[in-house]
Amino acid sequence: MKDPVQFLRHHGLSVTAQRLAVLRAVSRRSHSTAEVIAEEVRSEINAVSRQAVYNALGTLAEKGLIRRIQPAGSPALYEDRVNDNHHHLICRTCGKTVDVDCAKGRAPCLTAADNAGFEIDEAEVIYWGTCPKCLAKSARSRA
Amino acid sequence: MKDPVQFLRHHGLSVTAQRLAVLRAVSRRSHSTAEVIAEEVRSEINAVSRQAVYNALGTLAEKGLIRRIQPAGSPALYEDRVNDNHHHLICRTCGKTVDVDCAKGRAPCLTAADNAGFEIDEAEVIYWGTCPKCLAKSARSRA
DNA sequence: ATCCTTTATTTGACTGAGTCCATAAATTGA
DNA sequence: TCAATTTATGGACTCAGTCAAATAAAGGAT
Repeated sequence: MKDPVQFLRHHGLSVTAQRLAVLRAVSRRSHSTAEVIAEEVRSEINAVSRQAVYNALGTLAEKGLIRRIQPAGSPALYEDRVNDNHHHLICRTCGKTVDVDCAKGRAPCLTAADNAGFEIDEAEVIYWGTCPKCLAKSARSRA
Repeated sequence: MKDPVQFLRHHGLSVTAQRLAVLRAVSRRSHSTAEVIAEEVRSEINAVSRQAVYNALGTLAEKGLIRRIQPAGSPALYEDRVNDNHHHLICRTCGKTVDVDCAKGRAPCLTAADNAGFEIDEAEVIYWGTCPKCLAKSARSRA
């Protein structure tokens, strides 16, 4: 099921140039916004509408081929690493986003101390901090 | 330092009717949006501008008197429970948000498997799921 | 290969949440 | 009490994303 064409068919979705290009764009530039992906797609196929990009990102995320993350204060980001319970580390200064594996292995992340009767299906973890580059920069400016 | 007036003074902030009312509104209705808080404030003091509400929420959050959370697909929410490393459980269906204590006690939440050279200052955890009410509703409609 | 139905894409208007900026008002501290 | 500073107001504006109607492309049956 790694072939995107198969994947789309398998989910009853038509195979379109836009969807395939969006998929490739997400793989090429992980953690980028719809806007960036749209540009990337345009450099590959001649043109896409913004709406088509949003549609593609939306349905692909829904079907589980890509993942959408929506960090505070940033437009949504998309990545193709999926189904592996990993988390993100985001720089407060420059927004740089990197993957981190789940600290606790499999999926005990899903465990909350008290679930308040909720049925929990995902634990989203975002680590906020400062990336090495921005750390260096601020050290320099403080000197 | 529990008196908000003292708190504001202590941080070199002027004590204004708007700020105090915003503070009270956040305490009264935890996990509400700027919009809801603005209405709440208006019911107390006669009028506030949207901007004043955003300003107050912003500076109060910055000084650590309130906390801002920004869940995916929702406007920012504010709460007055602060400095206790708790997390949130959000219903995907109705958006209901409840507090959960950190599963691991103190603050080991701050530990990522690999920090990639970042200096981490916060681990934000959001548990996504379905609240009891929405679970019941969907069980009924499936019957 | 062609036609027909379904599914996607385009275009352009529109919304919600939040910010910017210049002016007016309130707060502070001398 | 008065100037200096800090906030608040009002209104325009931006950004990210959605809606909806019309058009075009895919997929299936013939």
